[in-house]
Amino acid sequence: MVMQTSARARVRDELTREIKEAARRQLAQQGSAGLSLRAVARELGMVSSAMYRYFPSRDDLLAALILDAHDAVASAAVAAGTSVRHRNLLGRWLAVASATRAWALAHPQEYQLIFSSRPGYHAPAGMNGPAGRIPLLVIELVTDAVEAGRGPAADERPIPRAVRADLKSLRGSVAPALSEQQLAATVLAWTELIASISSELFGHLHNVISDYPAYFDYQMHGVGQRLGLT
Amino acid sequence: MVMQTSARARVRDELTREIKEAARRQLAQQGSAGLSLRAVARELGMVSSAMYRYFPSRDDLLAALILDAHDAVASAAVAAGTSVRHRNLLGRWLAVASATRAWALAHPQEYQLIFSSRPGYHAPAGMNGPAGRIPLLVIELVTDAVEAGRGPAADERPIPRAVRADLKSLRGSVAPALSEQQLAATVLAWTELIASISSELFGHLHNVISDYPAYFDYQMHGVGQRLGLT
DNA sequence: AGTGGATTAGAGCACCGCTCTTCTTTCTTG
DNA sequence: CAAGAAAGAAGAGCGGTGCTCTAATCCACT
Repeated sequence: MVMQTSARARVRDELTREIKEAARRQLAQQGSAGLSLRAVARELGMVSSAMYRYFPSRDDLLAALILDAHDAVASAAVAAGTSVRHRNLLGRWLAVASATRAWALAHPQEYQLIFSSRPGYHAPAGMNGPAGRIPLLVIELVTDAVEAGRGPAADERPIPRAVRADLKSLRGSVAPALSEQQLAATVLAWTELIASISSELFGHLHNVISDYPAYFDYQMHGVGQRLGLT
Repeated sequence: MVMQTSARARVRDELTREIKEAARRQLAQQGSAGLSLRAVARELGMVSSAMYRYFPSRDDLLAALILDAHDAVASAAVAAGTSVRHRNLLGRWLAVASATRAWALAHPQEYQLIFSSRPGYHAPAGMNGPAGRIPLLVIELVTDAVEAGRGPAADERPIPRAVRADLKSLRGSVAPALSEQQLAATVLAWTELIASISSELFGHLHNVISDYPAYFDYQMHGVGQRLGLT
């Protein structure tokens, strides 16, 4: 009971890792519909029924991959953000945005799983947890901007009461230094980041935009400017 | 050869319609992964191999459903837009946006198929064709605004050359009355509409926003304002 | 009336997720 | 240290899938 790292446990963890790795490979090649427990088992030289000792069902495997993907994209974004001089707010934002886009282009199937999975309960949403790391990063960025005397341009448009209540509660838990207006702008920026990547990846702008990197950069500059990061 | 509506052809069309209808029902209930030719055949009292006279593969059936879905959501948006007094630009925009959202909430699986389908070649993208009807509608709206002396606020930010070239080509084919800046704002508005709906449907704002209708209305008002439709 | 093309039936192939039962390995405990 | 318990691996099997092939049937036109 005390020995957490028994030989058994270690080889189990290793095998779990290998299964996920092989599954991720299949996912990348054939899409989520083509991910097959049997094929993964075959690739690993084991029999399909043995898989169920590690993941109780195919959906659980997929859920684990989704969790890992959330973590991977967030880590990429965080790393990019910290690689830029802390005072360079716009640079940090652009780095985070570009890293997120680059990860999405490198892992399109996982991106799709993360950002367009239907009701499937296995959604680790909310600001806490892996899915919230990037939005939290953006909030941090805007907070830095506000503390440096910049921040989102004041929006004279009043926020509806219901929305204001939601933002207030969010502010209390995660962004005490921001006003509701500023928080609204921040949430919108996060949405615009995902939207820009998704519209490229899912072809919404096919035959409209051909130079996607330029378009993305243009849009993200605009978002950063509206956030007052300049 | 001359008789286009032979009895054979009529019953064939009717059956094709019934197949799509049953498939759409299954799609709505079980998601695109759960759509099964055999189940559709069972529901229609035919044998599975007979399906292949109507759709050469499951993917082709899905592609047909996608096409129909594009048409359905666009028709809903157009209908909503024309139900508002023509001069009421903001009202028309809000009607189009709300109708699109309402359709998405009523047909989440089809929405997901349309707006987050991965590379699957069966993407009828581009401004012409069913996928372009809503963006075209928005362009029309902004054109009306410009002709009424309103339109998107001037953006002093210069557009990168590559993006400008893309927009110029788009303008030539579809929006001769708009400047590149105005067209860029229009494309962005279209992206924001889809993003708002997607973020709700896919749970990106779970535990952040609780009153989605209010939030959507707030955001779309903002977009309409930036488009100069007020 | 009969012939030819479109349609349907049915069997079959390879694959899938998942379960159950049997066998083997490893860990724990007396 | 040995024996029992727990965990894992193997294999067969169930019902389901997409898709193909062959044989039977229907229907329209000459």
